[in-house]
Amino acid sequence: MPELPEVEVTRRGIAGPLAGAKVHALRLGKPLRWPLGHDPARLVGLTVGDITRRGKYLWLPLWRGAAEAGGLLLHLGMSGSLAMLGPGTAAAEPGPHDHFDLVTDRGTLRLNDPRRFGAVVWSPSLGDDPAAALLQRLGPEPFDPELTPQRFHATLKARRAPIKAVLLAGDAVVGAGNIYACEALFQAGIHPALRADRISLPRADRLLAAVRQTLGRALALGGSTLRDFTDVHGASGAYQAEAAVYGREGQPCPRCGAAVRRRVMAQRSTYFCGSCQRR
DNA sequence: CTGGGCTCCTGTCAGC
DNA sequence: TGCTGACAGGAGCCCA
Repeated sequence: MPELPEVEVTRRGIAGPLAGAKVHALRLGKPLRWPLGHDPARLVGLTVGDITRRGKYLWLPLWRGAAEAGGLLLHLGMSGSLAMLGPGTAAAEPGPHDHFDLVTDRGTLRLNDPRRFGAVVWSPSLGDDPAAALLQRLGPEPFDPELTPQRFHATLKARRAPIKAVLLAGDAVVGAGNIYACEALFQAGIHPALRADRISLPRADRLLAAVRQTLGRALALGGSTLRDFTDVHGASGAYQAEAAVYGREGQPCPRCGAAVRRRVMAQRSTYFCGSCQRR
């Protein structure tokens, strides 16, 4: 479900309400992707710090007084979403897909994740495992000014896989999942099956700009809601209505009118215009 | 090392 | 109506 825009929308929704919140309890439902790796009781009394994002991961630092005691690394997987409940009203009973509650004096942070590909993992710090090991493999953030077209192009030059697969792998730039990878490739006029190392510097420049434009636009629209993504207040995203190709097999390409095609690449449905997007 | 395929899990929807 | 298969926003892991 959630790609970078959805995760960032989520972060912005919870960061304010949770800043300085004191942990009262932690409740776990069914197992998620990995075990928490810590005794939930040991989190009681800790204070939530400044929530940050890296790729599609969220980091909730937890402080004991003036010292960072560790934190929780969260991933929403394919079907996860976070909601803030209360604190005025008593938090509703967790439903069958509510697998994590962080109960604080400012309300309850609740993770709903039907498919349970998401994760909540304790880590002593961002620099220690398991967080460090998980974040280590991530490429640069899309809006990092140090990610220049030259650097982006150099990463692509080292990869022989199709550009669509390389975007999904996230080592040239993080944040684009299946929707935004399709959309960015369309906007850049690049065929998804083109080998990454065959992309020229000018085209890499255009692709990086397209990734940034696509992610930025989606963020401004509150993300995409295909079936069930909502922000922490339950509001849907609006980007999906602007998608040029994603989910639009058979419909006319907005640029040339040819039918949008769908093809499975890297185990994912890939939507593209066969005449606008060149190899 | 790389690329490609598999896998985790549940829900929904189209088609028969 | 009920069953079956395809498919869904991710990404770590394993193998060739």
